[in-house]
Amino acid sequence: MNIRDFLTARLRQAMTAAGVPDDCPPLVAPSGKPQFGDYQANGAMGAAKRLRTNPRALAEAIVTALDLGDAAARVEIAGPGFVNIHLDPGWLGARLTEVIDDPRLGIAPAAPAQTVVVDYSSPNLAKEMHVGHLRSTILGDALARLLEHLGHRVIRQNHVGDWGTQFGMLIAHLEDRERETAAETALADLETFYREAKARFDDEPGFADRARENVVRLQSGEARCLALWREFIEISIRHSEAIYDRLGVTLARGDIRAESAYNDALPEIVAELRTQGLAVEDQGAQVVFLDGFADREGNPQPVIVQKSGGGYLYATTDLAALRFRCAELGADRILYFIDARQSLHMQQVFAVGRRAGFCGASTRLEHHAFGTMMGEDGKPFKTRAGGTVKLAELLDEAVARAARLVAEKSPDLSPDERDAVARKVGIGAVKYADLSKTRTTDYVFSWDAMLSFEGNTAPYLQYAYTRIRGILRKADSDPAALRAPISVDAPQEKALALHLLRFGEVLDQVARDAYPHQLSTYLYELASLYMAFYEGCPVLKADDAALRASRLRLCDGVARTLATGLGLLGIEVMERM
RNA sequence: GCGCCCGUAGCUCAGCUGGAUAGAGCAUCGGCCUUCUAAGCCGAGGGUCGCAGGUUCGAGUCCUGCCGGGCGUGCCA
Repeated sequence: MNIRDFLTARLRQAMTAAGVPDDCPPLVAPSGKPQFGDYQANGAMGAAKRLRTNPRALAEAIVTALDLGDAAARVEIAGPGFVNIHLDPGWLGARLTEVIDDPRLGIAPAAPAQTVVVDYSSPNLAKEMHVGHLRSTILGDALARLLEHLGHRVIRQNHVGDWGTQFGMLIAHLEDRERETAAETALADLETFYREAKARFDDEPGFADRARENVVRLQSGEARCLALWREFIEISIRHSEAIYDRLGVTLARGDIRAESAYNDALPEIVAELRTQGLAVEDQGAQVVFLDGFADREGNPQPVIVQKSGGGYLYATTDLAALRFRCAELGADRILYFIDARQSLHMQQVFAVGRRAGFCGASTRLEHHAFGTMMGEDGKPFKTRAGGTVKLAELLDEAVARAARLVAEKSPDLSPDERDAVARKVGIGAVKYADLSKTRTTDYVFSWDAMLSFEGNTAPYLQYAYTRIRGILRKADSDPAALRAPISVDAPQEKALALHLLRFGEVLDQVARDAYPHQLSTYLYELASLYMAFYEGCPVLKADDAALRASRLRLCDGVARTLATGLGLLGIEVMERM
């Protein structure tokens, strides 16, 4: 149990004893400033208002009834009724010792464990992955790792776009190009290939017709067309797998459940919606009307599940996917990491899915939207030809810049080690730039922001880790084997202890709200506190053996928390840099 | 028109669900490497939290109305 929960429980008891109703929360929070104690409880003031009594007097009554055992050195009342709790250093050290002795750092497996489907990355296979795919991929991967770490059963779903009218065009172009060269060669640069195909589609007589015919052939399962399509898809998937591999994203081949996988289910979905009376024909299309949605003219806003020509839309595919995830995968919770522009679409899919019974009331459906990508000028990032930055190019640049820095700062490392460090630093910086920002804000793409290596960046956290590892290497004693009690007498030690003991609380928060930046903020603060400790508290040169052992264990705890936390964000650490 | 997101230091962003004197990084200026890695540390300057009301002991945070930006709003995904 974390400190906050412990204090909340005890405060709650004391408040009950003081006659405060159960629905008045104790409001326990870490107090930012030492003069206000380590934790503060702000519930007395709200409760006093409810009871129409004097807040300071009520705070007095609560504190009198409060039993914190040996946890608190002293409890003070300040201002209009703040209860400031100064924790006992010995108690704090003992709690920290328990956490550091635990291989899982005090993180108990979730009970009950849930089955959680995480939908993320989901690139369009018609094109190469660009920087716009970064957020979904990285955010989703962090949540998948985190939920798994907390003991949930996580099912990753990469809902790749491999179906639709544009593939008719691509297949026609591939068919022609294959007469000249192997598919691998023709598709070495997917972006160029797409542009060529699009140009022919727009300009070349007859080509657009061939493209449209291909779509029909594909949907009817014609062998030749299907073979070309499979060839294209396979090569495109290998492109994205190469990106995942470089990024250290945990998505595997088996996590792909493409749009085409739901193709056969689409007629059933529409039929089922019609049977239930949810889908009706309107202007030749099959649509579902929902309350609370209005179009431009203020008319009821329908969800179109089948076009007037008979074709299906992505709402239909998403409904099929929703049904599959609930019925077949047994999801208790489904997290979608998709651009905020699709918020309305997701709401509609969720609403139709609920009403149709594709998904039971006990399953939580969560669209974790993120901001749209903007250019450095603050205007929407242009997607015109040549306007996008390929993800592969960004990663190349990140690693190249990191390599130059490593060569300059750490010439003593072996070439192999330098390469490894450059890779971890470069990739880590790119991922951290994304994960350290609030998910919902618009995303400004900037080379400088992405490739910064100082301040609140991944390299700062990685550097803190290597500094600790350097000490632990020289200590020539395994900190885990030391059974020394941890003392938190120095202010830097105490600050570190308080922060380390909040780790589990932060993980729970991120698991609930899907805001990984809360974890990166926590880790940055931890690293900062460690840097201050490092400057002010000698470890190997500590005054006596007990203090040395205590600080070594503290170092070990910080190192493991940093490595675990960064690992959950998908960022690697290293022994030296 | 309606809906969603956003507006905090010159720039990029935090702000723990309403708490005490709004915090970091970058940039600028000034210090700190014969002592565990200077990708670091310490310090300084820099703010009408878009504007105006309201709710209350207390508002960057909640409510209303404006201003400004982004996105979405029936047959692409």
